[in-house]
Amino acid sequence: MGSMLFSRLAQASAEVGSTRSRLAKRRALATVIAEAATGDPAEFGLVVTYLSGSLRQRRTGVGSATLGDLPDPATDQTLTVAEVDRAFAEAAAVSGAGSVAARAAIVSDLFGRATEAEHHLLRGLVFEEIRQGALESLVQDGLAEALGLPLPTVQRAAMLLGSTADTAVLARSGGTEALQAVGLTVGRAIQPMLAAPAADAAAAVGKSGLPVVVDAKLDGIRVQVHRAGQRVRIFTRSLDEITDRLPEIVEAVLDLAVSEIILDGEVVGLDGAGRPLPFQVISSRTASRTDVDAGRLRTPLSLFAFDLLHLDGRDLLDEPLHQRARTMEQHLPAGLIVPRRRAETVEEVSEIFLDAVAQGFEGVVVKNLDAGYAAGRRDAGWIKVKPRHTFDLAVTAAEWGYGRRQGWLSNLHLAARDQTTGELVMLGKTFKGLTDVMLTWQTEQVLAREVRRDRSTVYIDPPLVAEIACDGIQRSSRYPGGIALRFARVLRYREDKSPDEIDSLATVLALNPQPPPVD
DNA sequence: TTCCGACAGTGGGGTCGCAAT
DNA sequence: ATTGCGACCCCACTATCGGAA
Repeated sequence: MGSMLFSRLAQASAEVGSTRSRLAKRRALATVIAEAATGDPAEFGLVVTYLSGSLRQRRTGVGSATLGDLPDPATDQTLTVAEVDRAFAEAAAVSGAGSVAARAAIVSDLFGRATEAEHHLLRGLVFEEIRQGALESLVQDGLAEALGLPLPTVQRAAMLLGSTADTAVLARSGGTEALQAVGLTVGRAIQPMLAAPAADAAAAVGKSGLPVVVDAKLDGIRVQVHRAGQRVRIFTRSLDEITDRLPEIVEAVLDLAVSEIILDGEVVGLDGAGRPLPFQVISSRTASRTDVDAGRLRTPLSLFAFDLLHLDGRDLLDEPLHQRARTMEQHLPAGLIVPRRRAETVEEVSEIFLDAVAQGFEGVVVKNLDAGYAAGRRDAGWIKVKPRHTFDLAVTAAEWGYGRRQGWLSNLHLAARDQTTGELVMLGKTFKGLTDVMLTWQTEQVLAREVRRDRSTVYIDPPLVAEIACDGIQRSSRYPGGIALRFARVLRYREDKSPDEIDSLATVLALNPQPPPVD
């Protein structure tokens, strides 16, 4: 059982990236996974992790600065997969004074032993940007093919284990039977179900079908809460554990008259009047690992559950939502459940949406009552609908894109006009909403208006005018106006409008929403 | 000694192109 | 025609280290 050379992975990754055919990608992935399956068992999980575009370590302390000054690539292929993992494990382990230099030495040694192709993959793994056109989902396809397993079995096991690599290791040792035996375990996070977007209530219902429940969409942090006896664990959307940062949620769940439970929900903070706090405040709390007690006093957070996955020995994953919802209502106080209404028609959904927005909620999530919990997939079972705000803004500069946008000016600088001074005030950037045709057009237009440039950016005068959509505004220390657009995207260019006709800073500021009361 | 900038790593996210179905 | 996936990058925030004040 030999070690797998890291160069084999680099070659496989390049092969996967060289074709657009998903079937060919799957084939290439399956081939290398099958090879790895005959090798060192300890390396097998690593191979799958790396093919999925990630390192095993969640934090390594290695980033762009650490990769700034690297030795020339090696010519010999000697590096093994296990050695790469060892290097990043060492880098992750160092801390305290001198750690920057120590990490740099480890990284320098690693890259000094890697060939040019391996450099490419190593960088990709560090930045989680391997750009081979395949990530975890395609790797699951490849894994199923390599080991002759049914794909749905692989997908479900990966969802329940919260890990494709763990699934691979289990599949290798125990085959289909072992994967089928994987169940929900209280205390082990599963991939959360995600919502697909829709433009409005009608579009949402078109995807979800009827009848539905319509949940208020709370603008906080998604959590999965597990309780086994007196032990509670809280996980984020990416399955990071944040239990220690949310003692008040732990207590609330311990107060429930149950012994085992898994809840899915959103954590938000409420002000004195019961209105949700701004996302930035909630985010600050959940990101803080120090001074949790002080933070808790200043900004107490609350759980609003919207799904029940397990209760006292009973898995509810595959039961329809109406069943999960009813069971949840029976065991949770109303104050712990997300604001939710049932709807039978599109008109009702539309009404609830407008209502939610009027109350200041972020929007709604429309959920098919018969759907199971489709974890780890962006399933049509849940559809989110949010209001869209639009402004006509100035495009004052554009940054060169990379990857498939190489050669195009892609990321746009956006500005509104200060109504008192007449100056343009930058409010953020966006690269979203651009078709290839628009990218081509804007690259020509920006270059034709160029007044200066630096390494990444071309600045223009006069500015272009574009209609921009966003979800709202947020406080910003980065931009001179003190605000930044949230989730900005381009709808279209306004060749019919001159830069004098763009929206004012005051107009954008008027968006500032009143948070809704929650009960 | 304290302060502050740079870096790394979290959280939140929308829309496009394309292959496969 | 529809669907799923990956790519494209944004914003704010906290924690940490190392050098400046």
